[in-house]
Amino acid sequence: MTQLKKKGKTVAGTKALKEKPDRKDSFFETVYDVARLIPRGRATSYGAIAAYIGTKLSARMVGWAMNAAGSARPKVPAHRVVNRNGMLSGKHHFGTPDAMEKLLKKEGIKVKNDTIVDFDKVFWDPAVELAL
DNA sequence: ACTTTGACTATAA
DNA sequence: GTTATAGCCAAAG
Repeated sequence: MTQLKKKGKTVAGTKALKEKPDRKDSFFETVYDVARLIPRGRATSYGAIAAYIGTKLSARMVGWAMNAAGSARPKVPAHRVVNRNGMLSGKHHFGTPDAMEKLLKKEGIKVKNDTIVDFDKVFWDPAVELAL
């Protein structure tokens, strides 16, 4: 750290390169991180994640982030994230509407009528499980 | 820079 | 039980 590696090269005004525009500084990465922490066979709500990251006043942002999750790497288990009612609100955002439901069932989560059965049992709260 | 939207949630009727 | 409305914050158009 002796010097600034920030385009500190010569040439006055050679800012042509703007490095990579997308970095994990985004609030999305935080959401992805929590989403990946969801254990198999469990599910959580947007509000729970939002509360964990501190934006509990905006569970919507979690959904927004998930929207980009489709492009996130590694893949984010968005299928384990549902709304407060346990309803698969985002199933339509998967490649196919059945993908989310199928994944949940495969993990042992019962899904009926696009809603997780015994959601309170499979509910996984990062603020509690992670007990930060 | 402003407007619209969006995979939510809570409260009210 | 559902439907309507408001609050919320951040990103995309």
